[in-house]
Amino acid sequence: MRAKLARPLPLYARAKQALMQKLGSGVWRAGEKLPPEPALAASLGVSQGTVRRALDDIAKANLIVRRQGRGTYVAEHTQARALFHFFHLVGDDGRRALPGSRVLSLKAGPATREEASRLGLAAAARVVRLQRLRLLDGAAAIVERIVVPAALFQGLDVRDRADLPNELYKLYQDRFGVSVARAAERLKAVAASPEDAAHLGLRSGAPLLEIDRIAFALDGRACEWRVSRCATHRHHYVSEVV
Amino acid sequence: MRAKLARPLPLYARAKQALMQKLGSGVWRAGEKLPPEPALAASLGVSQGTVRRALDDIAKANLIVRRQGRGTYVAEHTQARALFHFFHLVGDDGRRALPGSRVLSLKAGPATREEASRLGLAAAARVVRLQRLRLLDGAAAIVERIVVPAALFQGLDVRDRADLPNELYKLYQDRFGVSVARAAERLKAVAASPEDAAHLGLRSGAPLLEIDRIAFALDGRACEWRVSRCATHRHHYVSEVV
DNA sequence: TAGTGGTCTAGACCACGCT
DNA sequence: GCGTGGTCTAGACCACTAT
Repeated sequence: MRAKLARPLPLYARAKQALMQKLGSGVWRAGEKLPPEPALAASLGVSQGTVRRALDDIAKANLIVRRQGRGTYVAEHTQARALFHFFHLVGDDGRRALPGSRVLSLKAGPATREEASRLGLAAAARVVRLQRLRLLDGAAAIVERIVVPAALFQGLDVRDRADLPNELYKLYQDRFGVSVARAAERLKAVAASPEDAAHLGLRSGAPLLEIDRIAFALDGRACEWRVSRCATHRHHYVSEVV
Repeated sequence: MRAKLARPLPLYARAKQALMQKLGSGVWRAGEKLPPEPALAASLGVSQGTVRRALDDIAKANLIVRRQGRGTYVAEHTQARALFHFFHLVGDDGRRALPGSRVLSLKAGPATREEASRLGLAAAARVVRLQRLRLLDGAAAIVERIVVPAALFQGLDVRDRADLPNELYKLYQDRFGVSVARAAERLKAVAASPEDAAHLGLRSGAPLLEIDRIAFALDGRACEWRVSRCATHRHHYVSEVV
């Protein structure tokens, strides 16, 4: 019996891959303008309609922004994007507010087995670990534990703690050239540990929403593991189902 | 100063609305084949490319299924759809399993103020309430409280409890002509009430993941309010972030 | 072989933003 | 006015399904 032949990807899919490759390799940087559609079409050897389909795909993933009359731009990790795409906690009254941050600890070390596994690293790889306390409406609400590969973020561990911005993804993009493209989250309800409880002003054992997130860069590699334990008395996590 | 003129919707958006209207009004029923693209284009007075764009939009929302060589079909609430689109709890080992169900109570009554508000009903409207216990891998794992407008589901409250299928959305679609098109979920961590704890075999106060869902029918009206309290020792809720 | 959706092209015209 | 992306059309060809 003959094996089924793998059909080649359609042109628009290959055009998309080529454009994604350029985005990931830094040919076009965050905020920069891409060439107009006819130029892209010519350089890729396809029609404008085909390159348009590829661009529409990429725009749907929020990696580029298209504006009629102006052009196509590489998406930036702005506050608005963080708020609406990467931060899903909303006040029970419907208000959204980006939390403030207070760094608790920041240092590098060898990856544990679990960290290496979750980030897709070699066993001996080094990682940088960050712990933060985050405030919603002025009150401590989230304890956050963040682990990133040291190789991608050279020098992150020696930054002054007060120097770390609230929105890390903008820092990753601007200072280290790592653009977070998407993330996968797993949620559980857990009991607050004594340390969680102390940070959040709750009793030990109080229910917390644990958000376990792996963030992926443009090239598809995992670039951050983040576990956030959230007090959800006055806030909730929103999710759309289709 | 002159008011800004509202621009008309593009043709493909109006075509989409017309097609959605036909889907919602039951002109085409679940599982049935739609007319071929050229026929739809002619009946809507647009080109095939335009009707195609509308159909692609609708297919992306999982309301129709397009199959090359066969045609376009109205989506059904199959087990696979329930599992991958409307049930986000996954075993920590990655396995997905649809939970079994045991009905605890089923009866009709006037809506509370909160129920009327969440479902968009008049204050005096009647609702049907259902409580279920759901099993994951054979163990009680979810306590579920469901409220639906009685007007949409005539006679649901007099069904035999054992007659209620595990997958309610298929029942809604097949017996009542109500197709759930999308849903909005809010998640919180809560402490198990004594009743929750008794049903789930946990201690009172144990952390539970509360999923509060409003489901919307094809016409956009709320058709179900469901609150699920889940034990997440061996399972987690998955969410994709872009 | 006929019918269907999927891909790809070429080109016209429109709406928007800038200068 | 010019350059840009957005809409819409017409038509060619391909791939899959059923008969």
